[in-house]
Amino acid sequence: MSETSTADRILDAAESRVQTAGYNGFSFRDLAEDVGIKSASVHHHFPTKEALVTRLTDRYTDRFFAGLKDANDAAGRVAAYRSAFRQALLNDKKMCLCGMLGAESGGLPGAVTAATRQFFERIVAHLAEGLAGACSNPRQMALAIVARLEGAMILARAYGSVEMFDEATAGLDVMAA
Amino acid sequence: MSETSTADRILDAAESRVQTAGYNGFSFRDLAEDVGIKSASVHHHFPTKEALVTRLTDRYTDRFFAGLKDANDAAGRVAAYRSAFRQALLNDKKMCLCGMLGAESGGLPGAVTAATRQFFERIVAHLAEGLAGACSNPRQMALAIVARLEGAMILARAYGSVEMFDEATAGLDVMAA
DNA sequence: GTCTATAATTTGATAGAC
DNA sequence: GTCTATCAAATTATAGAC
Repeated sequence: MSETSTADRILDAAESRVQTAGYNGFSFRDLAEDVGIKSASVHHHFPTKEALVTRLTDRYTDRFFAGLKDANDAAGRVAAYRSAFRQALLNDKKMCLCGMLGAESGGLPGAVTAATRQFFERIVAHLAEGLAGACSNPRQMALAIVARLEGAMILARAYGSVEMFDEATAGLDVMAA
Repeated sequence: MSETSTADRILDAAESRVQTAGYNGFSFRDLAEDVGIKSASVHHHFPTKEALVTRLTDRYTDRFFAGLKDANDAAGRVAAYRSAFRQALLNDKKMCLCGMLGAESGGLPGAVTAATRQFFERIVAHLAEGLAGACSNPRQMALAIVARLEGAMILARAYGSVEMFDEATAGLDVMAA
Protein backbone atom coordinates (compact mmCIF):
# COMPACT_ATOMS: atom_id res chain seq x y z
CA MET A 1 0.00 0.00 0.00
CA SER A 2 2.81 2.40 -0.72
CA GLU A 3 0.95 5.32 -2.25
CA THR A 4 3.37 7.69 -3.87
CA SER A 5 2.24 11.27 -4.35
CA THR A 6 2.65 12.96 -7.71
CA ALA A 7 5.12 15.39 -6.17
CA ASP A 8 7.26 12.48 -5.01
CA ARG A 9 7.10 10.81 -8.38
CA ILE A 10 8.25 14.06 -9.97
CA LEU A 11 11.15 14.18 -7.53
CA ASP A 12 11.96 10.56 -8.32
CA ALA A 13 12.16 11.37 -12.01
CA ALA A 14 14.21 14.51 -11.39
CA GLU A 15 16.57 12.61 -9.13
CA SER A 16 17.30 10.05 -11.78
CA ARG A 17 17.77 12.71 -14.44
CA VAL A 18 20.09 14.91 -12.40
CA GLN A 19 22.20 11.93 -11.41
CA THR A 20 22.50 10.94 -15.04
CA ALA A 21 22.82 14.17 -17.01
CA GLY A 22 23.10 17.01 -14.51
CA TYR A 23 21.02 20.06 -13.69
CA ASN A 24 20.90 21.38 -17.25
CA GLY A 25 20.52 17.95 -18.79
CA PHE A 26 16.76 17.63 -18.49
CA SER A 27 13.59 19.68 -18.84
CA PHE A 28 10.20 19.96 -17.22
CA ARG A 29 8.79 18.15 -20.22
CA ASP A 30 11.16 15.26 -19.61
CA LEU A 31 9.90 14.94 -16.07
CA ALA A 32 6.30 15.23 -17.21
CA GLU A 33 6.76 12.37 -19.66
CA ASP A 34 8.49 10.26 -17.04
CA VAL A 35 5.58 10.69 -14.66
CA GLY A 36 2.84 10.60 -17.29
CA ILE A 37 1.46 14.11 -16.92
CA LYS A 38 1.95 17.46 -18.68
CA SER A 39 4.69 19.97 -17.96
CA ALA A 40 2.19 22.54 -16.68
CA SER A 41 1.24 20.03 -14.00
CA VAL A 42 4.85 19.73 -12.94
CA HIS A 43 4.90 23.49 -12.44
CA HIS A 44 1.83 23.16 -10.24
CA HIS A 45 3.90 21.10 -7.80
CA PHE A 46 7.18 22.97 -8.18
CA PRO A 47 7.03 26.55 -9.45
CA THR A 48 10.59 26.70 -10.76
CA LYS A 49 13.45 24.40 -11.56
CA GLU A 50 15.48 25.96 -8.78
CA ALA A 51 12.74 25.18 -6.24
CA LEU A 52 12.36 21.64 -7.54
CA VAL A 53 16.04 20.73 -7.40
CA THR A 54 16.53 22.46 -4.06
CA ARG A 55 13.76 20.36 -2.59
CA LEU A 56 15.16 17.29 -4.29
CA THR A 57 18.59 17.90 -2.79
CA ASP A 58 17.12 18.21 0.70
CA ARG A 59 15.19 14.99 0.24
CA TYR A 60 18.31 13.27 -1.07
CA THR A 61 20.25 14.34 2.01
CA ASP A 62 17.58 13.08 4.39
CA ARG A 63 17.24 9.78 2.59
CA PHE A 64 20.99 9.33 2.47
CA PHE A 65 21.17 9.32 6.25
CA ALA A 66 18.02 7.26 6.61
CA GLY A 67 19.50 4.55 4.39
CA LEU A 68 22.91 4.57 6.03
CA LYS A 69 23.74 1.44 7.97
CA ASP A 70 24.59 2.46 11.48
CA ALA A 71 27.99 1.55 12.84
CA ASN A 72 29.88 2.66 15.90
CA ASP A 73 33.39 1.70 14.95
CA ALA A 74 35.36 3.75 12.45
CA ALA A 75 35.89 1.00 9.89
CA GLY A 76 32.22 0.09 10.01
CA ARG A 77 31.10 3.62 9.36
CA VAL A 78 33.51 4.03 6.46
CA ALA A 79 32.22 0.79 4.99
CA ALA A 80 28.66 2.06 5.30
CA TYR A 81 29.53 5.20 3.35
CA ARG A 82 31.32 3.24 0.69
CA SER A 83 28.32 0.97 0.31
CA ALA A 84 25.89 3.90 0.16
CA PHE A 85 27.78 5.61 -2.65
CA ARG A 86 28.31 2.39 -4.54
CA GLN A 87 24.58 1.74 -4.55
CA ALA A 88 23.89 4.65 -6.92
CA LEU A 89 26.30 3.24 -9.48
CA LEU A 90 24.61 -0.13 -9.40
CA ASN A 91 21.34 1.55 -10.32
CA ASP A 92 22.00 2.57 -13.92
CA LYS A 93 25.49 3.93 -13.24
CA LYS A 94 24.23 7.06 -11.61
CA MET A 95 26.40 9.74 -10.07
CA CYS A 96 25.91 10.88 -6.50
CA LEU A 97 23.32 13.67 -6.80
CA CYS A 98 25.34 16.10 -4.73
CA GLY A 99 28.58 15.12 -6.39
CA MET A 100 27.03 16.09 -9.69
CA LEU A 101 25.61 19.35 -8.33
CA GLY A 102 28.86 20.12 -6.54
CA ALA A 103 30.78 19.81 -9.78
CA GLU A 104 28.26 22.00 -11.59
CA SER A 105 27.83 24.42 -8.71
CA GLY A 106 29.51 27.27 -10.56
CA GLY A 107 26.51 27.54 -12.89
CA LEU A 108 23.64 26.73 -10.53
CA PRO A 109 21.06 28.89 -8.73
CA GLY A 110 22.16 29.89 -5.25
CA ALA A 111 19.59 27.84 -3.39
CA VAL A 112 20.73 24.65 -5.10
CA THR A 113 24.37 25.30 -4.31
CA ALA A 114 23.46 26.00 -0.68
CA ALA A 115 21.51 22.75 -0.38
CA THR A 116 24.40 20.86 -1.96
CA ARG A 117 26.84 22.33 0.50
CA GLN A 118 24.60 21.28 3.38
CA PHE A 119 24.75 17.69 2.19
CA PHE A 120 28.52 17.70 2.36
CA GLU A 121 28.65 19.52 5.67
CA ARG A 122 26.37 16.93 7.20
CA ILE A 123 28.10 13.82 5.90
CA VAL A 124 31.58 15.18 6.66
CA ALA A 125 30.53 15.99 10.22
CA HIS A 126 28.88 12.61 10.69
CA LEU A 127 31.79 10.70 9.24
CA ALA A 128 34.32 12.72 11.24
CA GLU A 129 32.39 11.93 14.40
CA GLY A 130 32.73 8.25 13.64
CA LEU A 131 36.46 8.64 13.09
CA ALA A 132 37.09 10.44 16.37
CA GLY A 133 39.80 8.63 18.24
CA ALA A 134 40.73 6.50 15.25
CA CYS A 135 43.00 9.14 13.71
CA SER A 136 44.68 12.40 14.58
CA ASN A 137 42.55 14.66 12.39
CA PRO A 138 39.07 13.13 11.95
CA ARG A 139 37.63 16.01 9.95
CA GLN A 140 40.48 16.02 7.46
CA MET A 141 40.21 12.26 7.17
CA ALA A 142 36.48 12.52 6.57
CA LEU A 143 37.04 15.07 3.79
CA ALA A 144 39.63 12.80 2.21
CA ILE A 145 37.30 9.81 2.30
CA VAL A 146 34.31 11.67 0.88
CA ALA A 147 36.52 13.13 -1.84
CA ARG A 148 37.76 9.69 -2.79
CA LEU A 149 34.22 8.30 -2.92
CA GLU A 150 32.94 11.12 -5.14
CA GLY A 151 35.95 10.91 -7.41
CA ALA A 152 35.63 7.16 -7.65
CA MET A 153 32.10 7.65 -8.98
CA ILE A 154 33.42 9.99 -11.66
CA LEU A 155 35.97 7.36 -12.69
CA ALA A 156 33.37 4.62 -12.77
CA ARG A 157 31.18 6.74 -15.04
CA ALA A 158 34.03 7.82 -17.31
CA TYR A 159 35.10 4.21 -17.74
CA GLY A 160 31.55 2.93 -17.83
CA SER A 161 32.41 0.34 -15.23
CA VAL A 162 31.48 -0.10 -11.59
CA GLU A 163 34.72 -2.01 -11.07
CA MET A 164 36.62 1.27 -11.31
CA PHE A 165 34.78 2.43 -8.22
CA ASP A 166 35.76 -0.74 -6.42
CA GLU A 167 39.39 -0.38 -7.39
CA ALA A 168 39.59 3.32 -6.57
CA THR A 169 38.05 2.73 -3.14
CA ALA A 170 39.84 -0.52 -2.31
CA GLY A 171 41.23 -0.44 1.20
CA LEU A 172 39.33 2.74 2.05
CA ASP A 173 38.86 1.59 5.64
CA VAL A 174 42.61 1.19 5.99
CA MET A 175 42.85 4.96 5.63
CA ALA A 176 40.89 5.25 8.86
CA ALA A 177 42.90 2.66 10.72
CA MET B 1 54.08 37.67 -30.26
CA SER B 2 51.73 34.97 -29.18
CA GLU B 3 49.10 35.10 -31.91
CA THR B 4 46.07 33.14 -30.87
CA SER B 5 43.83 31.83 -33.61
CA THR B 6 40.09 32.37 -33.42
CA ALA B 7 39.58 28.63 -33.10
CA ASP B 8 41.85 28.59 -30.07
CA ARG B 9 40.09 31.54 -28.51
CA ILE B 10 36.79 29.72 -28.98
CA LEU B 11 38.26 26.68 -27.26
CA ASP B 12 39.55 28.89 -24.45
CA ALA B 13 36.07 30.27 -23.88
CA ALA B 14 34.48 26.83 -24.07
CA GLU B 15 37.03 25.42 -21.66
CA SER B 16 36.24 28.03 -19.07
CA ARG B 17 32.50 27.55 -19.53
CA VAL B 18 32.56 23.76 -19.31
CA GLN B 19 34.74 23.87 -16.21
CA THR B 20 32.31 26.29 -14.60
CA ALA B 21 28.84 25.16 -15.63
CA GLY B 22 29.23 21.89 -17.52
CA TYR B 23 28.46 20.74 -21.05
CA ASN B 24 24.87 21.91 -21.03
CA GLY B 25 25.62 25.11 -19.15
CA PHE B 26 26.59 27.27 -22.11
CA SER B 27 25.61 27.99 -25.70
CA PHE B 28 27.27 28.86 -28.98
CA ARG B 29 26.08 32.41 -28.43
CA ASP B 30 27.85 32.52 -25.07
CA LEU B 31 31.09 31.53 -26.73
CA ALA B 32 30.56 34.02 -29.55
CA GLU B 33 30.13 36.85 -27.06
CA ASP B 34 33.19 35.75 -25.11
CA VAL B 35 35.31 35.87 -28.24
CA GLY B 36 33.64 38.90 -29.81
CA ILE B 37 32.15 37.30 -32.89
CA LYS B 38 28.76 35.90 -33.91
CA SER B 39 27.49 32.40 -33.24
CA ALA B 40 27.45 31.55 -36.96
CA SER B 41 31.21 32.18 -36.98
CA VAL B 42 31.67 29.74 -34.14
CA HIS B 43 29.93 27.11 -36.23
CA HIS B 44 32.37 27.85 -39.03
CA HIS B 45 35.22 26.65 -36.81
CA PHE B 46 33.34 23.84 -35.08
CA PRO B 47 30.31 22.40 -36.86
CA THR B 48 28.63 20.96 -33.76
CA LYS B 49 28.87 21.20 -30.02
CA GLU B 50 29.92 17.59 -29.86
CA ALA B 51 32.84 18.26 -32.22
CA LEU B 52 33.84 21.37 -30.30
CA VAL B 53 33.93 19.76 -26.87
CA THR B 54 35.57 16.60 -28.18
CA ARG B 55 38.38 18.69 -29.62
CA LEU B 56 38.51 20.70 -26.42
CA THR B 57 38.88 17.57 -24.34
CA ASP B 58 41.75 16.33 -26.50
CA ARG B 59 43.49 19.69 -26.19
CA TYR B 60 42.95 19.67 -22.44
CA THR B 61 44.53 16.24 -22.15
CA ASP B 62 47.58 17.25 -24.19
CA ARG B 63 48.05 20.47 -22.25
CA PHE B 64 47.64 18.67 -18.95
CA PHE B 65 50.67 16.53 -19.67
CA ALA B 66 52.62 19.41 -21.17
CA GLY B 67 52.13 21.43 -18.00
CA LEU B 68 52.93 18.58 -15.64
CA LYS B 69 56.16 18.99 -13.71
CA ASP B 70 58.29 15.96 -14.38
CA ALA B 71 59.39 13.87 -11.44
CA ASN B 72 60.94 10.45 -11.22
CA ASP B 73 60.19 9.57 -7.63
CA ALA B 74 56.71 8.53 -6.59
CA ALA B 75 56.12 11.33 -4.09
CA GLY B 76 57.28 13.92 -6.59
CA ARG B 77 54.92 12.71 -9.25
CA VAL B 78 51.97 12.65 -6.88
CA ALA B 79 52.82 16.20 -5.82
CA ALA B 80 52.90 17.27 -9.47
CA TYR B 81 49.41 15.88 -10.02
CA ARG B 82 48.10 17.52 -6.90
CA SER B 83 49.52 20.84 -8.00
CA ALA B 84 48.10 20.50 -11.51
CA PHE B 85 44.58 19.87 -10.27
CA ARG B 86 44.81 22.59 -7.66
CA GLN B 87 45.73 25.12 -10.33
CA ALA B 88 42.27 25.00 -11.93
CA LEU B 89 40.63 25.89 -8.62
CA LEU B 90 42.86 28.91 -8.18
CA ASN B 91 41.65 30.21 -11.53
CA ASP B 92 38.06 31.15 -10.72
CA LYS B 93 37.31 27.96 -8.78
CA LYS B 94 37.03 25.85 -11.89
CA MET B 95 36.44 22.12 -11.93
CA CYS B 96 38.76 19.76 -13.78
CA LEU B 97 37.33 19.68 -17.30
CA CYS B 98 37.31 15.90 -17.46
CA GLY B 99 36.04 15.57 -13.93
CA MET B 100 33.04 17.63 -14.96
CA LEU B 101 32.51 15.68 -18.17
CA GLY B 102 33.04 12.40 -16.37
CA ALA B 103 30.30 13.24 -13.90
CA GLU B 104 27.98 14.30 -16.72
CA SER B 105 29.01 11.47 -19.02
CA GLY B 106 25.62 9.76 -18.79
CA GLY B 107 24.06 12.56 -20.83
CA LEU B 108 26.84 13.41 -23.26
CA PRO B 109 27.47 12.57 -26.92
CA GLY B 110 29.52 9.44 -27.39
CA ALA B 111 32.61 11.17 -28.76
CA VAL B 112 32.86 13.43 -25.72
CA THR B 113 32.58 10.51 -23.32
CA ALA B 114 35.25 8.64 -25.27
CA ALA B 115 37.65 11.61 -25.14
CA THR B 116 36.99 11.99 -21.43
CA ARG B 117 37.78 8.37 -20.82
CA GLN B 118 41.05 8.73 -22.72
CA PHE B 119 42.10 11.51 -20.36
CA PHE B 120 41.66 9.25 -17.37
CA GLU B 121 43.27 6.27 -19.01
CA ARG B 122 46.34 8.34 -19.80
CA ILE B 123 46.78 9.98 -16.41
CA VAL B 124 46.11 6.75 -14.52
CA ALA B 125 48.68 4.91 -16.64
CA HIS B 126 51.23 7.69 -16.23
CA LEU B 127 50.70 8.00 -12.52
CA ALA B 128 50.80 4.23 -12.02
CA GLU B 129 54.10 4.11 -13.88
CA GLY B 130 55.52 6.62 -11.43
CA LEU B 131 54.28 4.54 -8.52
CA ALA B 132 55.82 1.29 -9.73
CA GLY B 133 57.96 -0.15 -6.98
CA ALA B 134 56.59 2.26 -4.39
CA CYS B 135 53.52 0.17 -3.63
CA SER B 136 52.11 -3.27 -4.23
CA ASN B 137 49.38 -2.28 -6.69
CA PRO B 138 50.41 0.87 -8.59
CA ARG B 139 47.38 1.02 -10.84
CA GLN B 140 44.93 0.71 -7.96
CA MET B 141 46.86 3.36 -6.07
CA ALA B 142 46.80 5.65 -9.11
CA LEU B 143 43.02 5.26 -9.39
CA ALA B 144 42.64 6.06 -5.69
CA ILE B 145 44.76 9.19 -5.98
CA VAL B 146 43.01 10.49 -9.10
CA ALA B 147 39.66 9.81 -7.47
CA ARG B 148 40.65 11.75 -4.38
CA LEU B 149 41.86 14.70 -6.46
CA GLU B 150 38.67 14.88 -8.52
CA GLY B 151 36.48 14.52 -5.46
CA ALA B 152 38.48 17.17 -3.62
CA MET B 153 37.66 19.59 -6.43
CA ILE B 154 33.96 18.83 -6.00
CA LEU B 155 34.24 19.55 -2.29
CA ALA B 156 36.12 22.79 -2.89
CA ARG B 157 33.42 23.95 -5.28
CA ALA B 158 30.54 22.89 -3.06
CA TYR B 159 32.09 24.75 -0.13
CA GLY B 160 33.29 27.62 -2.29
CA SER B 161 36.73 27.31 -0.78
CA VAL B 162 40.06 26.14 -2.13
CA GLU B 163 41.07 25.20 1.42
CA MET B 164 38.74 22.23 1.23
CA PHE B 165 40.84 20.89 -1.62
CA ASP B 166 43.95 21.30 0.48
CA GLU B 167 42.41 19.55 3.45
CA ALA B 168 40.95 16.69 1.42
CA THR B 169 44.28 16.08 -0.29
CA ALA B 170 46.53 16.62 2.71
CA GLY B 171 49.13 13.87 2.99
CA LEU B 172 48.27 12.52 -0.46
CA ASP B 173 51.89 11.57 -1.05
CA VAL B 174 51.84 9.47 2.12
CA MET B 175 49.35 7.20 0.34
CA ALA B 176 52.09 6.38 -2.13
CA ALA B 177 54.75 5.79 0.52
C1' DG C 1 -4.75 18.57 -9.70
C1' DT C 2 -4.61 18.24 -14.49
C1' DC C 3 -5.36 19.97 -18.76
C1' DT C 4 -4.92 23.11 -23.38
C1' DA C 5 -2.90 26.87 -25.11
C1' DT C 6 0.49 30.05 -25.41
C1' DA C 7 3.94 33.47 -24.36
C1' DA C 8 8.81 34.84 -24.42
C1' DT C 9 13.26 33.34 -24.84
C1' DT C 10 17.05 30.35 -26.01
C1' DT C 11 19.00 26.61 -28.35
C1' DG C 12 21.87 24.18 -32.08
C1' DA C 13 22.32 24.72 -36.63
C1' DT C 14 22.04 26.38 -41.81
C1' DA C 15 21.94 29.49 -46.17
C1' DG C 16 23.99 32.73 -48.53
C1' DA C 17 26.00 37.62 -49.07
C1' DC C 18 30.36 40.03 -48.53
C1' DG D 1 36.40 34.13 -42.00
C1' DT D 2 32.71 36.88 -40.60
C1' DC D 3 28.41 38.58 -41.14
C1' DT D 4 22.86 39.01 -41.40
C1' DA D 5 18.99 36.48 -41.42
C1' DT D 6 16.54 32.73 -40.37
C1' DC D 7 14.86 28.12 -39.02
C1' DA D 8 12.83 24.44 -36.30
C1' DA D 9 12.85 22.85 -32.00
C1' DA D 10 13.20 23.18 -27.13
C1' DT D 11 13.16 25.81 -22.89
C1' DT D 12 11.05 27.87 -18.48
C1' DA D 13 7.02 29.60 -17.19
C1' DT D 14 2.03 31.52 -17.02
C1' DA D 15 -3.24 32.02 -17.78
C1' DG D 16 -7.31 30.08 -17.41
C1' DA D 17 -10.80 26.20 -18.36
C1' DC D 18 -12.39 21.87 -16.34
